[in-house]
Amino acid sequence: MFVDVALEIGTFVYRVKKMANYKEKAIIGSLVKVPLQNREASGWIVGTKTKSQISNIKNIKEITRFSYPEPLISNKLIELGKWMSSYYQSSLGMVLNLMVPGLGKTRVQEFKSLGVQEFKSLGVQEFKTVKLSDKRGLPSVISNALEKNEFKSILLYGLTRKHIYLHAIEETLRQGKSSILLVPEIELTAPVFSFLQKKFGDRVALLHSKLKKEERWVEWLRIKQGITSIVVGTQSAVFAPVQNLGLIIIDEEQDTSYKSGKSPRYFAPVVGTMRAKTNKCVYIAGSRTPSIEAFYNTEIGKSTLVKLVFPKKADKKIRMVDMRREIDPIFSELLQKKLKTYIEKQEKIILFLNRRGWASFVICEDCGYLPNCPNCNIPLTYHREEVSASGGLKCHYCGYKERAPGYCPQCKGTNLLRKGVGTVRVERAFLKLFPGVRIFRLDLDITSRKYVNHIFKSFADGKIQVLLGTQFVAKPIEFQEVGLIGVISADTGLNLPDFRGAEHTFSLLTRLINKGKETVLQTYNPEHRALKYLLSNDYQSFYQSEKLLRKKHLYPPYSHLVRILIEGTNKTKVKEKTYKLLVSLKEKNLNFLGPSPCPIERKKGKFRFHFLLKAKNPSELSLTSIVPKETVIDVDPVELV
DNA sequence: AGCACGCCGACT
DNA sequence: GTCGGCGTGCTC
Repeated sequence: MFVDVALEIGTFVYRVKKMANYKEKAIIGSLVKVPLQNREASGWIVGTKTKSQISNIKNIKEITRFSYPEPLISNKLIELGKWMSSYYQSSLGMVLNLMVPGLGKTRVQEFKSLGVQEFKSLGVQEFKTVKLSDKRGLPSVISNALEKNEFKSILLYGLTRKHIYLHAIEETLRQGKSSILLVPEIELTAPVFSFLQKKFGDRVALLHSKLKKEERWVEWLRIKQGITSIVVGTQSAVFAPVQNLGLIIIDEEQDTSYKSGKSPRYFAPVVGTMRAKTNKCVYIAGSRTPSIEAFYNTEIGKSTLVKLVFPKKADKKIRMVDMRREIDPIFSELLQKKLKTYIEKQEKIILFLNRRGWASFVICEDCGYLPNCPNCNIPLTYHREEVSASGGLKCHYCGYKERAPGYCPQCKGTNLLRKGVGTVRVERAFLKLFPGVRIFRLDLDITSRKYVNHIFKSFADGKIQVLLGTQFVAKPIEFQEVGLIGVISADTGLNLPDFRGAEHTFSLLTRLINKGKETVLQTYNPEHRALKYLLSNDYQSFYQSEKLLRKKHLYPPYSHLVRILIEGTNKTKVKEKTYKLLVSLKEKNLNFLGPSPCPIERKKGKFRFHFLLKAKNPSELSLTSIVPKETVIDVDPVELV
């Protein structure tokens, strides 16, 4: 008998002996060891072959052994894997390795096989009988969808989504099917898990990468054997091997942590949608600030919008401060006043600085003018050493360059600012104004995850009154009783060379504002649509304005971007490679931007160049054949640095 | 991922 | 002449 075996480097044919334990066809999805040249490799049986389908029968080697006594991956997941392999331009073997935990790329260890009996001996309880409530909690679109065996994509847009998820999971369970619920952060899995456990007991499983190897494997097997039918997890739980899948929910659908940082660089909401399609089941994405792509899909009928009623929060005050009229570049008069009040009231304060260290940009302190690339509509990045003595401005998408202006082209002023403010400077300035107040600085570079949780706890307990930080403070984690939110600068996110800068800023600040009673928002760009609509709490208008720009410049959702990254220690070699690639991309007649040095031109001692392709359908690109080895191909990139 | 093959520059 | 660095291609 002959089978296709998907390895990391490609899919090959092997011979398999008739085995007592394996019936024909029942071996698909099995993990096997095979000889490959002079070594041993691990792979997945993904199909069977007849003699007539094989041309070089005498060269075919035999499978060494089966690593696990039964198939680990279902046909449906293999089907999904095949789609991912072509969409993300990655080998099927690599894709399938994602689906089973504990498959490092170096060595695949032997797996402990556990049956239902063993689980019982581990103390796993029999199911409790779950008392189900009626369907009244569910919008009819969702309850109708759950009753049919059809694919349906729903965008749940609004703030209070938790009880809808609960009811949808309940309804799915009532029909004897399984659910998967994804949250963006590992920290969020625990509260969601215990919330569901209260209702569904041992039917709930938890799946994320911080579980101990053994725990994760046991949990995975419990799911696979149908012992649990509700899975809560992060990113990779989208592949949870549930039986009879009925519902996939992805909360905070726009969150970038759903994008995998290593190959295959999949985005869980895209994969989740595809999985729901192959399983003919319901997909629900939830968000207060959906990604532009997700909302667009509701407009073109690819998915159905379910809008939740927004609770009226009359006590949420947001004040925007125009920093062009302020004397102090860090603390405006209003923010100083508010800080004083809240410090005296002994209430908690969050100071937020949307800074990410890498990009230098130029902004006019007088009028807020910010140079933009004429081709790509992203802010230009400042480079001291390039173009002219006063430095140059560069676009990191297409490579466009211009001389850095000596004065502002808009207002003729000379106060061109070349960098944002850092957290250290803010901390110092704060302590000068309010000596002795317990402030803690939390930025990306100094923090491990455990440490962050510790700090959050001190903040919750009141040991720290002021939390100053970057992205961290805006995480979708709930803080209790925060009084004042001070946004030192709302601009930096808008000034990044990233076409999604406005979208991310809108989403992040929306979340941040919701954490406190009152917000002071400082900016040099008070007219920017992301801030204007933030103030009016109007996602949909923001969406409409963003959509127009995306259309004009053919960005997603009007195209798919594919990023090709070339890096190496030798600058000239990297340039040579880049040039070669440029030639072959031109030959192929592809629509691309670049080459351009990446916004982070050197990382870990490596020189980096990139291209951006705009494509209708990434699956049709087959880039692996024209791109040299070691090159990173990132389909639907999120980070473009 | 490894390994062979083949091309080119540097050196006994 | 030969040695070796490394770009390219292949693995059933």
